Amino acid sequence: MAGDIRDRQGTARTRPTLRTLAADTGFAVATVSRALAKDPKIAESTRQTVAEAAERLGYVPDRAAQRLRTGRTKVISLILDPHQEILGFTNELLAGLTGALAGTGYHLTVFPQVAGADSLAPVLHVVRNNLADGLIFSRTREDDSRVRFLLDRGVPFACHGRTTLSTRHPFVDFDNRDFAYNAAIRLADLGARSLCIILPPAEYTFAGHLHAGIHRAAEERGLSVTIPDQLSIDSPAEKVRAWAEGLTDVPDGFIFPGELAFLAATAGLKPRGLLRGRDYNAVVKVSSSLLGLIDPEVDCIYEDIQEAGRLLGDTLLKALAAEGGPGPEGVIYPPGVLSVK
Amino acid sequence: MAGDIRDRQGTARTRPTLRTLAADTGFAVATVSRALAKDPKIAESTRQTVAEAAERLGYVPDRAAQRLRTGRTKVISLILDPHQEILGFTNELLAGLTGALAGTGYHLTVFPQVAGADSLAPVLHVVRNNLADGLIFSRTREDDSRVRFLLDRGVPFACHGRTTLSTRHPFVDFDNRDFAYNAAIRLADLGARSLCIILPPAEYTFAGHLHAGIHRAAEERGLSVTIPDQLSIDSPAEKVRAWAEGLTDVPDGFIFPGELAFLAATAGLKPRGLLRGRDYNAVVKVSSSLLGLIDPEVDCIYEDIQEAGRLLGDTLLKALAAEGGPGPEGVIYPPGVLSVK
DNA sequence: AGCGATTTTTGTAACGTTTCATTTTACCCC
DNA sequence: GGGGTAAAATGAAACGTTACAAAAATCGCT
Repeated sequence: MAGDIRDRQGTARTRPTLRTLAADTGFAVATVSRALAKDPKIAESTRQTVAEAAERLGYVPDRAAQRLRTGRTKVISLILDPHQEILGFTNELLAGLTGALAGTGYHLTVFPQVAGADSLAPVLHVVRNNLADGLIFSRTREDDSRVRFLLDRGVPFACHGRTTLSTRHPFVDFDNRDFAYNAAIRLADLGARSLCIILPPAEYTFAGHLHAGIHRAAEERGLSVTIPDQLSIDSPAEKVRAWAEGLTDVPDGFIFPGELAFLAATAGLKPRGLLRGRDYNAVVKVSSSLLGLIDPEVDCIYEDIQEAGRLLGDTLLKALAAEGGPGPEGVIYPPGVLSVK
Repeated sequence: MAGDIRDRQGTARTRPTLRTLAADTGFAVATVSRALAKDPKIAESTRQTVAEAAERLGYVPDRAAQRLRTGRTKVISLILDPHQEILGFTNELLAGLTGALAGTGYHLTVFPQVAGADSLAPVLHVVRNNLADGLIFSRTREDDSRVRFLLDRGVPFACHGRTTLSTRHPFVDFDNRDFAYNAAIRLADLGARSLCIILPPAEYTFAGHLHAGIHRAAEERGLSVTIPDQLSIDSPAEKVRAWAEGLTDVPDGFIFPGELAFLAATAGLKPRGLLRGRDYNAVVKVSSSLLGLIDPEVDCIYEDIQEAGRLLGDTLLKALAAEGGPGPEGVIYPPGVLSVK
């Protein structure tokens, strides 16, 4: 019913295949196939004839047949973490990714990372069932079981964030060290002496990068740094707010690697009469123009998630093209300019 | 290498196929196939033997082969609008969708709706290339060309939002009329006399629903309603803010069908010394716990996007199962309870 | 005209599955 | 024991594509 394609008159018409083109042009199926693949061993004139016929008859190759024959799925699979420390993260990432993939013939399928479950599970599923030619995932850990597994199996991938594994592999990462360093310097310039930063959970590699950045600046400028334990950017907003409410020895410089952490902390500090700009300063890593609406004065550094998506797509495509040869370099992208929309 | 196939020797292990199972169990390939499909015409004992062998050898069916043979892709394709009037919309929708699809054997692929382009284009692409068994899309219009096209072709789909077409079709929609009505009543109870609502662009069906809801309440309570033209919830935040800044005869009751509109308007009103709770009241449709952080006092009504995703998935699955028979009813879901996370 | 060397084209065999039409086996009852 | 029937299992043919080996056509040159 659904796949029944009929033309205007209502006569049942089946979609054209290579056989249709072969009949139409008089060439053999094999010739048509190779002509469409732009095989240089096929005469230029033939290629043109075939291309014209394909166009005229509205031929589109059957992915299932190609996939069965070649073993290549022409699919890239994105493992999506429902956990969102960043507002609009998924949307932006997808926009970048689909942009990078447009016109390449690769499709994007999405697999969820179930909340509490093993992060390896969806990767395992995709690989074991041969559901994609390459994978993309985020929230990379220092010693990431997914990276290990995929390297071991020789399956192409690109991850968002770095590992500390010695084997080289494709990744795309925001320069969090640079962010933290510059944020701290800016706070120091504003007169801050004691800094505070909320970090991601320690197992994520970028926790270390943020840590390194802020300490580098602290050393240079002779600042103190406190890092609340029991608290991370993944903590529920309520917990962050409670922490801010109960905070003694309030620091005069905060670094928030995310809008939500900033908002939650502010929600805790404000009722105590503590005001940004007077009692403390803050630098926030943002990935949207949201804060500009709420508090236009707040110091922001922009992480372009859409760019991350684009880079992930490009990097994975390169890895897929490498085919045994040396894969692409990892990419570290710097803070960008926030384009207000 | 990932796709290392060396079946001649028998030494290099390739992934098991039906043939492997047939050889292992002693049954014919056809029998194994039907046993795995739980065909009751196959003896119970045989089914067990085959199932055991499949389990033991780690057999997983080849999707490409199934798809080629049956014509069914076992794929659902989501047309994703990069436009995000709602924060976290994509993430929530995907969470709901993947949840509904989990365990059904259906995969989810994502196709972008390029910003300015014809909204029919991606749908056309999916259908013409037979890339999915069913489609899901949002931002449904009163007279939606996608709905028309898919109905005409008999391709299963579920859309987020209703049309005004007479033909019955599957959809999932938030009860925006109910939202607007209750929001207006609540404002009236707080003493508001003149209401103002920012609507979506007129071509979207839910613009009419919001309109109907607020006017119903206005009639009951004898309130005035103004609707800014030249302005919609899709307008850039900057434009909304400018509008709020220049607003004369400031209404005493606002209805915002989205967090961003509220924040942008507030950003325009606050500098004028106009305060919510004193000079005006507001009811906001939210789909996250964001506002609770920024302004815990603000009156919110919750639209659960994840629930929408779940319902869209379920509805489409029903439509796919209907197979010629009458498809599922449309679903209108009410405002929900915001679970703070 | 004939021979070898290219250049083009082609037949055929898969890839792994499902399904139709048959064949084989098991069972029942006189 | 045999005829008939229901149950169970099977062989073969697709689905649309690519790739291999081999055939056919074309060409240059003696």
